[in-house]
Amino acid sequence: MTIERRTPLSRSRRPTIKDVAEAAGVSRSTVSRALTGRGYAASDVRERVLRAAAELGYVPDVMARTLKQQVSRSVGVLVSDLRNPFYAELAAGASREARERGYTMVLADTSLSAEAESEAAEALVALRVAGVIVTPNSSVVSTYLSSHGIPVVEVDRQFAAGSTDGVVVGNRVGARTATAHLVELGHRRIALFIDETDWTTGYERYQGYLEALGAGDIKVDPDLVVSAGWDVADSRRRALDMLRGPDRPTAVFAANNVLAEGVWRAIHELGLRVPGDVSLVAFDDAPWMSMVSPMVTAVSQDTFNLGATAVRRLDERIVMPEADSVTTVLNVHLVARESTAPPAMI
Amino acid sequence: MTIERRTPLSRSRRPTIKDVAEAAGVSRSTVSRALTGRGYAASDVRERVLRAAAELGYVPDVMARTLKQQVSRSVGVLVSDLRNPFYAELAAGASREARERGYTMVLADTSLSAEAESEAAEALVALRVAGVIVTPNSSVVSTYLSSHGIPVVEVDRQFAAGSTDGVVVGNRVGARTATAHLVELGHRRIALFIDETDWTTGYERYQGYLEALGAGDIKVDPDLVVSAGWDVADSRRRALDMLRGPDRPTAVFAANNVLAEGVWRAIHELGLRVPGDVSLVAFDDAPWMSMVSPMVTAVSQDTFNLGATAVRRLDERIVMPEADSVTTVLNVHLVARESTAPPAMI
DNA sequence: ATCCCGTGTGGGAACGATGTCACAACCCTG
DNA sequence: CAGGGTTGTGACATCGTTCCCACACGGGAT
Repeated sequence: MTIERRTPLSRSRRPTIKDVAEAAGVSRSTVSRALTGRGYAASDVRERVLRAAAELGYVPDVMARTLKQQVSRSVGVLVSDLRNPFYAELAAGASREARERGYTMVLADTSLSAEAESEAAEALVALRVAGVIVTPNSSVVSTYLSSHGIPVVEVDRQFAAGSTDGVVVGNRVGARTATAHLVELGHRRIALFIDETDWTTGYERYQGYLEALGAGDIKVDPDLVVSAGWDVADSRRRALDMLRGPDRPTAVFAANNVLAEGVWRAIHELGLRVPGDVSLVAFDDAPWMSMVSPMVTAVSQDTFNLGATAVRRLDERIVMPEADSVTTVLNVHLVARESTAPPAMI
Repeated sequence: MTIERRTPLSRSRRPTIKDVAEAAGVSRSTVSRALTGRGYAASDVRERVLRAAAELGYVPDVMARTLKQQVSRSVGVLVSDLRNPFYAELAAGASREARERGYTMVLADTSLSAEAESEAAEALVALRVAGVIVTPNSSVVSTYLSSHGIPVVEVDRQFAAGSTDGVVVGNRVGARTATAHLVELGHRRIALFIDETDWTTGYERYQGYLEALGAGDIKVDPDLVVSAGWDVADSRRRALDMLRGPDRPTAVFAANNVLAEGVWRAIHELGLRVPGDVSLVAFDDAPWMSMVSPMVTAVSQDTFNLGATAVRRLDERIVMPEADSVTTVLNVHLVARESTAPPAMI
C-alpha cells in the first residue's frame, strides 16, 4: 500500500542541471558538455547523463541560458488584428517558420491601438527578444526597437524603409492589374475604397489605381475615391452612400478584405446584382470571397508566405546584423472570378 | 558639424541597472527599490533615479527578474490552426486578456501535428511560463505540463477534466438545439458531419444530435453520421458522396465551421438549392456564414470570449494553485438564418 | 547617556546554466 | 620514462535583478 504523494516533486522544485549531475554522478560541467555536445564527454558518460536527464524530466531553463549567453531564441510578432484573416494567416506563417528555425514566438495583437503597440514593444525589449516582426501603424515601434538594438522586419507596410528590413507585396502592380482588369471590361466609373493613401501600402495601391486609369485615358473623379475607416461597418456605410447616389459607379475596387466585406454587404442590402449592376474587385483574397455567389474577383497575396518570409528575413538579419537592409517584394496575382463583367449598357 | 555615430551606444550594450545606479549616483539596490516601488526610497532620490532611467532608455530585463523571482509573467497558448477563424479569434481573445492582466503571450500553432504540439510544450517548459492554454488533441500535453508543475487550462476540448481547468461551450445543448431546429421544421433524414465522436467536444455534439433525434422519435441512421476528417477537402468529398446518393438527407448538421465549409462547397458543386433541396446548420458561426446567400443558420459561440475566459481562469489558477479544478461552460445560441426550411414534399 | 525606532542606503548573496580555468588521471607512442 | 593527447574534475566567474541583512542617522523615550 503506497501513500499518495499530494504534491509531486516537480511542483516543489523543478530539476536543475545540478540534480542531473548528482543523479548521473558527474559534475555540472560534464552534464552541460554532454547535453549540449560542446566539449569532451565520453560516450558512456554521455549515455548516463542523458538517461538521468530523461528520468528526472529535466528541461534546461531558457532564461538562465539566455542570461548567460546573451543570445535569445525568441522572436516577437506584433499584428494589428488577429480576427482579420489576413493577420491570422500572417501569424500562422510566422509561427511555422519560427518553429522550424527553433524560435519561440511571442505574439501580441495590438488591436489597432497605438498605446497597445508601444506597450507590447516595451514588453519585447524587456524580454530581450532576438528580433521583432511588426505590421506597423507608424514608425515609432520600428524606431524604438532599433534604438534598443533589436532587429525589426516590417511586414505588409513599411515606415522605416532603408533603415529596417521589410517584406511587402507588389501593391502597386496588384492594384494596377485589378483596376486595369475593370478598365479592359469597359468600366469608366471605377470607385476606389481604400483605408488611407499616406502610408506605403495605401499609397502604392492608390498609385496603381491611378496608373491604370491613366493608361485607359480615364479622368480621376475624386468623389469615387473613398478613404473609409478600418472596420466593416464604416466601409458598409460609405458604400451605401455611394451606391445609393445618382451617379453610381459601375465597378468598385476595394483595397483590402475588410473594405471589400463592407462593400459586399452594402451591395446586398441595396439589392444590387453583381456583376450586372456593379462589378467588384478586392485586394487580398479572403476565404469568403470564393464561397459567396457570385465569387469575388480578387488580387491574391500569399499571406502565409508573407509571415514565413518575414521570419526568414529576420533570422538572416539576426545572423548578419550589419548587412544592408533589404525589402522583399512578393508577387501577387489576380484571381478572376464571377464578380466582374462589362458594365451594363445605359 | 557633427559626426554620425555608426552604432548607437545601445547596440554595443543595453543599459543595466548598474548604469542607472551610476548615472543617478546611488546603489543598485536603491534603483531597484525606486523603480519597483517596493521598499524605501526618498522622493528626491526616486525622482533622480526615474530621470536617469528614462534618459538611458533603461528597460528591466525580464529574464534576470524572472530568474530571481522564480515567477514568470508569460503564458503559453497552443492552438491547432491559426488559419481557422475559430482559433484565430480564440487567440485574439486570449491576447487581449493577457495584455490587460500584464502577461505576455507565447503562441504556437501546432498545425494539427502531435509532434509539433509536444515540441511546443517542451519549449514552454523551458521558458518556465506561468501557465498554458491549450486546445488539446490528446491528454499528453496537459499531463506533461502538469507534471512539470505548470498550470494548464484546456479550451474547447477537454481531456484531463478533473485534474485541470477547462473552458468549453455548451456543446450538447448547442447540438441538440441545432438538430431540434431541423426536427421542428419537419426533417426526418438529418445527416451529421462531425470530426470525431470520441473526444469531449465531438462526443457531446454527437450526444446532442442523438438526443434531439430521440425526442423527435427519429431512428438514427448510421449511414447519415459521417466522421469526416479535419480539412475542407475531405469534408467536401464525403458530402459529395452522400448528397449524390439515392437516399439523400433533407438536412445536414455540420459540427464545426470547417466541415460546414466542405458541405457548403459540395452542395454548390452539385447545384443543389439551399434550403429548397437541403437545409444546413453549422456549429460555430464563421464570418462567411453571414455573407453567403442564403446565409447559414449556425450555433454561435463567443469564441473571442472563450479565449479571454481561459486567460482569466489561468490567472486565477496561478494565484491559487491548490484550488479545485473548474470547468467553465459558456453559453451558445442558435442564429436562425436562411439555410433552414421545411423539407420539400416528396 | 542609553536604548529603541523609523527611515533610508549600501553590500553581498542568490537565482540557473554555462564557460573557463588549472589540474589530475589516464592512455599510447617513441 | 618522457612527452603528448584524451578525458574528466571542481572552483570560480558571469549575466541582471532582487532579497536580506547590516548599518547609519536622528529624534524621542527611558
